[in-house]
Amino acid sequence: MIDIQKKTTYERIYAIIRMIPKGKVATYGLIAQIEGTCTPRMVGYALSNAKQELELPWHRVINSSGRISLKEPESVDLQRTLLLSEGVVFTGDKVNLKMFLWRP
DNA sequence: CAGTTGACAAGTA
DNA sequence: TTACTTGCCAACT
Repeated sequence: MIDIQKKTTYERIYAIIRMIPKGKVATYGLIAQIEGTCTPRMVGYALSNAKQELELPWHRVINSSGRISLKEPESVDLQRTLLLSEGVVFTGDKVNLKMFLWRP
């Protein structure tokens, strides 16, 4: 049973991100489509405001090109490491979305 | 109430 | 292939 009667748009986005299964990734656009009322940008904005206490699997969210969208190289490397530990394979700097994109 | 601040995506050259 | 442009909108000061 899933109640999507959250307070804010951001919280709905967080709830969707928590649904992403281990070993899969989701794009910002996909999350926006699932949420239904927001744009891909809102997803990124929501994550940037997200706090670590929420325990979000933020590393499973990447952009539509299959690349990590963070700006700081250290964070990018961390995200890639986390995904690799879950079995997501990188081809160069890109993830093969054909194989690892989460299909709800 | 107004200004600021952001993890995007699609199109163009 | 990369670099640049435009459209998009909530939450926080």
